[in-house]
Amino acid sequence: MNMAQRIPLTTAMPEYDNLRLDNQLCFALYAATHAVTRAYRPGLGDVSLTYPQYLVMLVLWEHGAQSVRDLGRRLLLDSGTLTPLLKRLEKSGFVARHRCPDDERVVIVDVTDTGHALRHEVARVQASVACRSGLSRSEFLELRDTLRRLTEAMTLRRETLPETD
Amino acid sequence: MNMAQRIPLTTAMPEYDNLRLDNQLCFALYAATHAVTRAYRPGLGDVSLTYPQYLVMLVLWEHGAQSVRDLGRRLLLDSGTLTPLLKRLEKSGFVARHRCPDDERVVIVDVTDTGHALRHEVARVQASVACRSGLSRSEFLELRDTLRRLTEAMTLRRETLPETD
DNA sequence: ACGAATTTAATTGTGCACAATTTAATTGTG
DNA sequence: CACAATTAAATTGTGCACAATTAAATTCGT
Repeated sequence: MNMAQRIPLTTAMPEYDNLRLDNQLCFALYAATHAVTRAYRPGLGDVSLTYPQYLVMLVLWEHGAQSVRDLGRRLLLDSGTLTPLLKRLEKSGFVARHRCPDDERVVIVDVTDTGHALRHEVARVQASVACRSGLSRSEFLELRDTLRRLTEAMTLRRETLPETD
Repeated sequence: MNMAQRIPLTTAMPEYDNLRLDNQLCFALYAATHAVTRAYRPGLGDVSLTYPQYLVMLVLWEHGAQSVRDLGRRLLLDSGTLTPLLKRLEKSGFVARHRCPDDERVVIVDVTDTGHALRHEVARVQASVACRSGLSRSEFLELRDTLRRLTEAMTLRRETLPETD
C-alpha cells in the first residue's frame, strides 16, 4: 500500500530527502520531549506542578536558594519565562521570593517548608515515569551523553564565519 | 569513568540522586530540543516561518494536501494547536484551507504556489543547521532510533492497570 | 427515516518560550 | 560627586501546547 510516493518527479527522487519528517533529528527530539512531558503531566498534576515548574523545583532542591538569573542559567530560561512561573510557584506556596538586601536588583528564590515536603512525592512521580523509558542503564547514559554533545554543538556561537556579505 | 553512580542508597547521601537535574533524561531532551529550535529560529525567521510551522510545511510538502486531523496525527498535535497555526500560515500565504465537499466537517490544508516556492530556501536552512549537529552519520541514526523507541515507550497507554478504585 | 452516538474543527482558558522594551539598582569613569 | 554604562527583573506582545468545551456534519441502530 501507499506506493504512489516514490514516483520520480523529474530525474531522481531524493532531491528533498533531507526534508522528510522521518529524517529530521529535530522532530525525533521534539516528539520524544513531548512524549516525556506528557508522561509526567498526570503525576505532576497530582502534586500541583507543571513540568517546567518541576524542573525549577529540582534545581532549588539541589542547589538551594538562588537568584532568578542563576535559575535561568541552569535551566536555559530568561526572566520573561521565569518571573511569571515563579509567581505561580509562590502562589502555590512552594517557593518564596524576596529582594536581596545587598543588591536590590536581584530576587532570591527559596523553597518553603511546603516545597520541601513535596520532594518525597515528586521522587515517586519521577521514579514511576523514569522506569518506563524502556532504556537500559547503559543506553540511558549513552543517550544522555549524546544529547549533551548535541546541545553543546548547537549552542556554539557561530562567530567562526565572519560575515561573508 | 563515571563511577559515582553506584553508591548504595540505604544510608549514604544520594537519597535524592535521581532528582538531580543532570540525571534527568527529560532535561537533556528538553535542553537539546530547545537548542535545536533556537538554532533554526534565525534561518526560519528569514523565510517567515516559526519552528512548528516549519514542521507543518515539511509534512505538507512530503504528503500533499490533507486534513487537519492527518496533520495532527503525523505531528502529534491537536486542532487546538493546529487551527491557529494554520490560520497564520494561511495569512502568510503558504497554505490554503477549505472544507472538503464530501464531508463538510473536515478541513483540507494544501500548499500554495508561494508555499512550494519556499521549499528550496527551507532546504538551505535545514542543511545549514543540520551540518553543525557535530554527529556522525551513524551517531545520527542511532540517536534517532533511540529517540523513537523512547517516544514509543513513553506513549504506551497504561490500559494495563484497570482502575483500582 | 429518525434520533442518539460519533467525528472533525474551532473555541476558550491556562501556562510556557522568547524577543524587545522598560524600570530600577549598581558600577565605572572623569 | 555626577552621570553614562551595565546589570537584574519585570513587562509587553506573539506564538505554541494542551485540556475542556462547543458546534456542526456524519454515521449508526433500530
